[in-house]
Amino acid sequence: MKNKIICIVGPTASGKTGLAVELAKKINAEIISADSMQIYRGIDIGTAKVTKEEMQGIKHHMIDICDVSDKFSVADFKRICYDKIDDIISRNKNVIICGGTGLYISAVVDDMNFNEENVDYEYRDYLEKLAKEKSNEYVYNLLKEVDPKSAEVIHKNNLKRVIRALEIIKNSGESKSIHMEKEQERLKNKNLKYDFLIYYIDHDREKLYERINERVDVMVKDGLVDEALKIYNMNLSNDNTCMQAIGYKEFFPYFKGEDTLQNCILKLKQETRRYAKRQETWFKNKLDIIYLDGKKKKEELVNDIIESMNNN
RNA sequence: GGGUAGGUGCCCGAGUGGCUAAAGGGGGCAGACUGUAAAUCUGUUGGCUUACGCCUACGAUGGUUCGAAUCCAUCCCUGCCCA
Repeated sequence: MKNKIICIVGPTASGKTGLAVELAKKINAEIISADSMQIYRGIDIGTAKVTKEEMQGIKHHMIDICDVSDKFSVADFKRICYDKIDDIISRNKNVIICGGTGLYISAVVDDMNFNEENVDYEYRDYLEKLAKEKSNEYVYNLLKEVDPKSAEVIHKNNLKRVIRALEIIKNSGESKSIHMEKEQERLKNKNLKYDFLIYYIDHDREKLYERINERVDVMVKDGLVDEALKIYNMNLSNDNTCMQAIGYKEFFPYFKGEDTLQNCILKLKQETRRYAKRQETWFKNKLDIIYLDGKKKKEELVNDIIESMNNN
């Protein structure tokens, strides 16, 4: 019988962290974070990273494993994550994967196939410059020539994806569309090492937005602005991952004297709400999830999960 | 009190007689997603209807006109300037 691995997912501020810890205590588990930003050291408040106290002695993995200037990607995540899972299981403990980064969850749960030859940051830079000099459409047309099938599915304005598709075909000789077809095929008869049970914490939209707004206020009280200022003063270039994190760049206009703190906080709340919506779309449409009623207390949800684990 | 610029859809804002349910932007809503994913991108956005279409809408009222957000009159409101 395969080991069951619990995944706790949901939009930001839905209560994943607390629930995971509560469950871990009950089922003797360790937690693997599936969060693209909590990977980085130095961005804590804004990423709502678990604190020592919140961990309550439960071992957490995949947190603070990179410097803010390090490059990290889904492929890295998936690889390390599987190592961690194997390790934890070998020690006869349960695994809980907890996080809000949809792609990371999918990578693990679908055992996505990444292959090293596929990346070429130089070529990426080159194409980016090309797009700037000529136009997005120009680069898109390059893709149309070498991989028309992918071009059909990728919007011409989505430069990142257009470039990625070009990168794949240049470095592996195989088009992205073919790669994806193979993946689809593989997914159909996938035989995974583990059984993943994905629990989604569901809240009414209105309620969730309320929680988000409140949490941002708490973050600010806890010193978010100082943390953001630290990042601001590092003068990192925009292609550093933490520059994308919600909760930092939103304060830059304030630091530059271009906007009030009040407005920046409003903006931060808004960006967080939008992000939550995107997460919701991913989880509901891409994953086979089991709904958890966000209105219930943690303790009740823990029981719900344990009960459903035994039925699955 | 006098002068002047204006009042447009959830918000900002373009529009000076028919091609206007009204450019553009913001916001909202929905969606896509296999190597920076808290990123990136797309669609949609007055109401009713399956649709043809109908209704409501450019401060208010009345008028000119085959036809008005656009022209005229009066009124109300806002900004600025002079007293």
